[in-house]
Amino acid sequence: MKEKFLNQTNPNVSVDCVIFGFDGVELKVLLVQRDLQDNLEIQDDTLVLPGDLIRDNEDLDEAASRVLTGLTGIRSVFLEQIGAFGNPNRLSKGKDRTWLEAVRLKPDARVITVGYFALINIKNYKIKPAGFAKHVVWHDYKVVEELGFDHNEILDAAIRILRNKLYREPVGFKLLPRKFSLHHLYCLYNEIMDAEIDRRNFRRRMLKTGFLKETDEFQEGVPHKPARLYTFVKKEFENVSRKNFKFY
Amino acid sequence: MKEKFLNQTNPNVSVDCVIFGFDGVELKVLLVQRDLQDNLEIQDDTLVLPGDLIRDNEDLDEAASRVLTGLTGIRSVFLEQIGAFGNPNRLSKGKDRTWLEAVRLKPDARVITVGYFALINIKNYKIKPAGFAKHVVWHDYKVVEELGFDHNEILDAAIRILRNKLYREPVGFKLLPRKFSLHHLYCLYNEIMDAEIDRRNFRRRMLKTGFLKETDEFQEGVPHKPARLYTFVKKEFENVSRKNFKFY
DNA sequence: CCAAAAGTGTTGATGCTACACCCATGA
DNA sequence: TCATGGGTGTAGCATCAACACTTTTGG
Repeated sequence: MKEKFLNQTNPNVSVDCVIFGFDGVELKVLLVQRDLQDNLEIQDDTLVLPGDLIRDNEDLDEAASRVLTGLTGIRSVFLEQIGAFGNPNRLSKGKDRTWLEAVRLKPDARVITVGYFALINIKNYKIKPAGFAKHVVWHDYKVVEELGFDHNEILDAAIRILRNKLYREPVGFKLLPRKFSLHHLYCLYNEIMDAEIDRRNFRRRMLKTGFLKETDEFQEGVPHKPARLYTFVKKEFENVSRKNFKFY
Repeated sequence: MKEKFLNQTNPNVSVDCVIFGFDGVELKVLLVQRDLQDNLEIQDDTLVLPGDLIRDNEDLDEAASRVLTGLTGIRSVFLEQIGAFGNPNRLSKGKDRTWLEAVRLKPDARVITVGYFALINIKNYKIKPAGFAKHVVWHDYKVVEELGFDHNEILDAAIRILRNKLYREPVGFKLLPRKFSLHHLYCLYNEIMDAEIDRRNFRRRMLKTGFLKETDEFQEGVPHKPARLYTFVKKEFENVSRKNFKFY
């Protein structure tokens, strides 16, 4: 069952998505276990980032969107390019070659991949395993081991960019439900950065940004004083670099 | 005279380099005027970024290096990826198509390009116009008009990244001679950022970083007190993001 | 009443801005 | 001696880190 749309597919360029989620405690990455389709006699439980070759009529961003939507059903989401990865040997590990030969029309073609990273609210979306990847897992970021191809490298680049972004731009909200407590946000920062931030200073600084609007709602069913819930509101954000803004 | 090495060249992936220089007053970009080689009857004075299709055995970084070296003779230099540009219509402007048909083996192939940006010391190197580009110009960044393909977009991305880098990392030095005065560095920052920085505070902050080592040399032949020259020394630079370092 | 987390204030240290002034050199 | 830029110092303000304490809920 090789690729349909063969004439519409560019054999030399692919996209791969690092999709981050946060379950309240741990940072998660969406990984797929690639399968060998027809060749059921071969075992391959290698985990990889979701990705695909691009089609001739689509932009890179669109290709990444397509992969993401196919996997999760999500349409509009925070999705940003990481960069291109083009090591000539990036497909030459043994297991990777086996897989390529089983699945690709031109298994020997050199492929440059463009990495993307996405931030999604893990609770809102149910993963729907689609097409080429039967098994989809939210995997704890901290215990990711060896992935297929050069995907560890892509993941490393993604986390670096995520930390930087979290530090300077209001993006953490994308990983949370629409309404969230400051404690929730605080946990997220503490988990993703590996810093121990002062709880009280964090709260003050966040509120000062003007990006948070308080709602009239509170936590429910907690065995302590329920926290107020906030929403994120976009505010003018001119000259990040000029103002040297920071978020923790 | 179409491409040699046809079987070694990947028709779908190219690199393009934004090469910055600083002449003491203005920020410059290295542009090439593409020519039509055999088709001398057609006029085309469009300026483009230097670039080329990648070869099958080379990494993206290597391809960018090759372009840079071919043009300037420089080997080791600050060269960093900007990202991939893959709009399906990026090659479809009229003049661009004419050029592609004259020069490329597969003029209709879709090409994704990977942008790079380089910082070089403009004075140390003489441009040697090589092969495919007869005319090479140091062009004032501020007055760049419409370039070929999507190269304005790539240039925009590059300047954005340059400003950010300059703000947070010690890279300005790469644009200057090995020994330079603080005034020289100050002019560079003032020009590239569009800020009016306080001269005295700038000096203090720069010196405090520990990246500058004073030499025993001074400016010569200036009609005022000659300034001391400094060199850049690498120092440990751990946790930029943690320390919220800034350079002006 | 207790545990557990929400939420508010304060203080001292640091760093930065916005200045004014003197110095050395060539013409 | 003048013009030009080099080089140093400082006072006040803003910001941030490191703290302790009170409040509100469920059990």
